[in-house]
Amino acid sequence: MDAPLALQQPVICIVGPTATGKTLLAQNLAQRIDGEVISADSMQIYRGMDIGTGKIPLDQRTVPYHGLDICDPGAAYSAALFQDLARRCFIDIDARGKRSIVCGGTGLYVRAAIDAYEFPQGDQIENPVRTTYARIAQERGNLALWQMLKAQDSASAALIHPNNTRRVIRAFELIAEGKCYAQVHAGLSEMKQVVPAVFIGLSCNTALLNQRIDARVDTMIEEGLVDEVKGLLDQGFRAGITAPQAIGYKEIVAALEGELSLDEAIERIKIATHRYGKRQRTWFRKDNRITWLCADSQESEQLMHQAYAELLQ
RNA sequence: GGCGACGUGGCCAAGCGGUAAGGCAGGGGCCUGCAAAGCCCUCACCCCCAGUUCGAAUCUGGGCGUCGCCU
Repeated sequence: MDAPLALQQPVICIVGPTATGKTLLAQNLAQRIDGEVISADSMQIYRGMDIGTGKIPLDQRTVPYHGLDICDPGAAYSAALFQDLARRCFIDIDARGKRSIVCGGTGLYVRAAIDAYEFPQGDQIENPVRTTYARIAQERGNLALWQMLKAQDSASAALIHPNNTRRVIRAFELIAEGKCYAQVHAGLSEMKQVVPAVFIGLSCNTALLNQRIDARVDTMIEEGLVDEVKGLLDQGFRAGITAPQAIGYKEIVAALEGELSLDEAIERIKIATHRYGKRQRTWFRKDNRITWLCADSQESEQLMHQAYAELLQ
């Protein structure tokens, strides 16, 4: 899985925070250079989660898309599965003489697709180890669980904050597979790219971006986000482990259950999205392979020409 | 006009003489199979002025402002 992928043409990755116009740019670019879009978005993966994830509507898609609507919200998905999907797309699209354009805000997914991210084989998201240790954390507390890890694998424990229970549990999962979190982690200091790719990042002034996010959330509500969520609930949405955590969905569920007013829910969606954007900025900022374009003006045409110019260099 | 209450960071809010809790928002950062998740770090000199005091956000006087009630 670590072997470099030989492609005729490098993959183009369009990344950046939410609401900067990645989707439109990707499609415009794909149209112009005979490309296909691979969405690297952990939530657009799910069927039926359309409005709240900002998924491009079916009737507006002018190029082939991959990575959308491939999983039911009640089922589990993971970065490992996405890696596999993306790599297969790259090979297939390239073989047909077309261009792969990765478009997405989920930094982990983009890196899993392009870089040497080694995930153990198999689909074991809801494995028994995870369940067991999650219960221990709940019953005895974060610190107690972390101390258990420290006793078994002090090197890994040293790298993980005691409150970061997710990571602590992951370390136990690796132990169960005969691996060591610290050891895996040590091999990650530099980015090892295994897929030829160029990176375009869309950036936007924070205050402006947050304003844009707020407007976008209001639009989602107008477009029927609440009904979308109601429909999902009828289909067993709650059974999912990832999908129900999506911004815009968990808040509406809370409102439908009477825990919040709709206005409060909307406000929370806006705030959560601002914070999400901040985390995305932090994630992509440190990747110096990215060429950043200013997306303040959201003129997609203009952005595309800039991106195109960048790519020709 | 009278009476009463209040005035602490962007918001909410503790403190009631000993050198500014906490929450939210904001900012910075981490991240190798749940990632739109999870986690860490960070942010004030207390409306203004004059006093009392070794020392005041905390007490006194005045000013300004806000809110409530009354005429």
